[in-house]
Amino acid sequence: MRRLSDAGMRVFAERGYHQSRVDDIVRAARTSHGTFYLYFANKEDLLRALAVDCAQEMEALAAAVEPINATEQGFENLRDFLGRFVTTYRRYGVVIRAWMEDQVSDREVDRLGVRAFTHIASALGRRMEESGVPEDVDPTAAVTALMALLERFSYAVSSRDLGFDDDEMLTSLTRLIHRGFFRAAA
Amino acid sequence: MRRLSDAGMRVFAERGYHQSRVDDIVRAARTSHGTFYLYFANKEDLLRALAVDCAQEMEALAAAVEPINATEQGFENLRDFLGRFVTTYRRYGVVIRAWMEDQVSDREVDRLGVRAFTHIASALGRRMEESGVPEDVDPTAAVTALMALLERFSYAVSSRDLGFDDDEMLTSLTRLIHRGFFRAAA
Amino acid sequence: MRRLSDAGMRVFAERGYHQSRVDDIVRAARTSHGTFYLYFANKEDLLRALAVDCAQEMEALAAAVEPINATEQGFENLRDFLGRFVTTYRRYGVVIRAWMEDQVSDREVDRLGVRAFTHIASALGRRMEESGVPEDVDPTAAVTALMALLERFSYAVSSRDLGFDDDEMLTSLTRLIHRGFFRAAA
Amino acid sequence: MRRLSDAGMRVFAERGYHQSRVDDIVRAARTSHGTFYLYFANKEDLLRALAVDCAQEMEALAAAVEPINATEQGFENLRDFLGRFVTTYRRYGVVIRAWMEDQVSDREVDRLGVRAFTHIASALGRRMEESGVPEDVDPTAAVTALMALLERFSYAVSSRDLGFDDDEMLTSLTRLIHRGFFRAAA
DNA sequence: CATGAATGAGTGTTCATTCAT
DNA sequence: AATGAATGAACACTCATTCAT
Repeated sequence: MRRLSDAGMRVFAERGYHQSRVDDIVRAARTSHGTFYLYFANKEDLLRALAVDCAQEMEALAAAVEPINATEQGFENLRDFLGRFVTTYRRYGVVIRAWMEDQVSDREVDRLGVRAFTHIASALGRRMEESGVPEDVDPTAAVTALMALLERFSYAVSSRDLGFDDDEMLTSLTRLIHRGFFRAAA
Repeated sequence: MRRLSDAGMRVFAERGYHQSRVDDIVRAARTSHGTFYLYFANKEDLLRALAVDCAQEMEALAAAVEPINATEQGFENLRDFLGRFVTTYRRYGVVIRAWMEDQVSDREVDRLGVRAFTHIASALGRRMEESGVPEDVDPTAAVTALMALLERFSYAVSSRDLGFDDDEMLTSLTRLIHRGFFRAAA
Repeated sequence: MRRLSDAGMRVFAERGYHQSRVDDIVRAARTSHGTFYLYFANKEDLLRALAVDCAQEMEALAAAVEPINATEQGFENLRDFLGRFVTTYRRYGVVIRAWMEDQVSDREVDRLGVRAFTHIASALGRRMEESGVPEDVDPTAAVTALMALLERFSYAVSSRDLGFDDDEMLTSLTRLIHRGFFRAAA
Repeated sequence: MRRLSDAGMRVFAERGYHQSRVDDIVRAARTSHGTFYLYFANKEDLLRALAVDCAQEMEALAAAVEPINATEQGFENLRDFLGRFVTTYRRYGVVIRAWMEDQVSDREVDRLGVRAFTHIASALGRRMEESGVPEDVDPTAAVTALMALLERFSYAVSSRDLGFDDDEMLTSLTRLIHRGFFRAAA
């Protein structure tokens, strides 16, 4: 079962959810079709299972957001969060994209995605408020923008081989976000 | 042919590229399957045609980016650009997403997308340089982040019914970007 | 479409509904799978279509039942009816059996079968009343028995190669039924 | 093994032979797939085993048919036989139907069915001869009709919830058959 | 004796594409 | 140019059967 969901993640990541054939997954897991349907009701069910895992990690992430203020510590906290977000995204990218664009008819997958992102959005929103958001920016717009930036930037660095690993990029991203969204009041 | 590509855009937008059936498009255009294949080699070819249009508009957009500096005019120029970008995205969203995530095997579609986005990215990058980017931020990271923000925010406001029309959100977005990416040197 | 439903009837008759593969039908009709699904939503839908035809013929049969009394004419009327019933059964046997035993989840097929048989049963019931049923026999039991005899006898003569064609058997059956169910009061 | 064949009978009765999954049977018997194939070569083999039991009971029934003449005792004998037949049918209906319509490729099942029914048919045939069949009815037709009536009527009362238990129906059926098939000479 | 995870051939169904009219 | 009936390769999913434990 683990072999199958791992294979699923790999194959989904490679070809995208809809382009992935059950046969591909089964072959990647070195099992049979029968085994696949022993553990998952259907292809969508596998995505749902992955979505559950992903949502869990995302919500753990949301719960662990430390205060992000103008201090050095605040910067480090943001950096930590961003690093962990990108790492998680690297693993679960396909799932996240599957729920962002609603490629899947299953409402459950959607629900999980919305919930996970809402958790993160509100955690970040709270930190923004604490740090004092500028009054001339609509808070909804700010959170939307931040989430958009987060999600898409993660995609960009995880799909192309931008050398994200050397932390240079993470630091730059942290600076941009820290300045643009959190130190505004400073 | 125009009827077909219009229908294609509508249907793609509604269901996504891969979920769209040639039959849906043909029915939306009130034509026959035969006619479809008279004008397009296959389904992907229609997407390619739409991608050409989209790339054209995007490159026009890139060419028209006015200086974005700390002045009131710079702010207005950015605001103009963002508004036009979101509007274009609203129309061509599916196409753009089809090339961002490479949902399509056709290399041509990819090429068009990369080129269009590169044009915009470099136009913005040049404006950022002019406005004086902070030295502690990697330029590539900054451009990547800005493009990510742009693309995904546009998606967010065009898919959900965030009342983007009242310009409130556009103004907020402009402020965030102006502050975060362009006024850094100020 | 006619070719397909004819082929369907042949194949169903040969192997039974559930044992018939769409592929068998398609091959028998010398067409392709695609064509099958062009005219029928699925395998069950073909059965439903056949059931509609069958029900129609059965109800026509029911409507045409002439008085069955102790006279020579009554005997002839019964004989006519029985002959026509057996003939119809010969053509539609599979369909009828599919609805008698509810081999099919489709409620519509059931409904058609129940309705058709009810029509015949009540037509015959009415004729039995006219001819004066014996008071010591429950009318429901009589009709049930008659329908049972009709249905199963038809099956017996249509499946095995009992030489039913020489009318000998039809005459015998008519005599038995005339005597047992209709001349009781005489 | 007993648990399995009992479960088989129950499941077959509920869903019909072809619609029954080995898994259903195994679950109903609270055993495992492995155990099933320990006792039966395959699904059909279970049906064959049940058919053996059924054929045995049917032949016992055939052997015990008492004279059916115009006397009160003859009537009672017929009534007894019919009651027992219906009871047996109630238990083994699925098996019987499986062999009547040849739903099963196994020739053995067929053979058992034909033999059992032939036994009953000839026992009844002999009784009919004794009671003096009318000369204008073909004996084969008469026996065929009687068997048809028997089989299908039993099915009707065992599947639908016709209140057969109150013996009313059994009495009516007995009267019809006694009159129609056995008292003809009277 | 018993288990149940694993198998894979087989089946229903979809849909992009073709081509005779 | 336009049509739409026909095609068949491709795919998701099922289930009888096996076999290592």
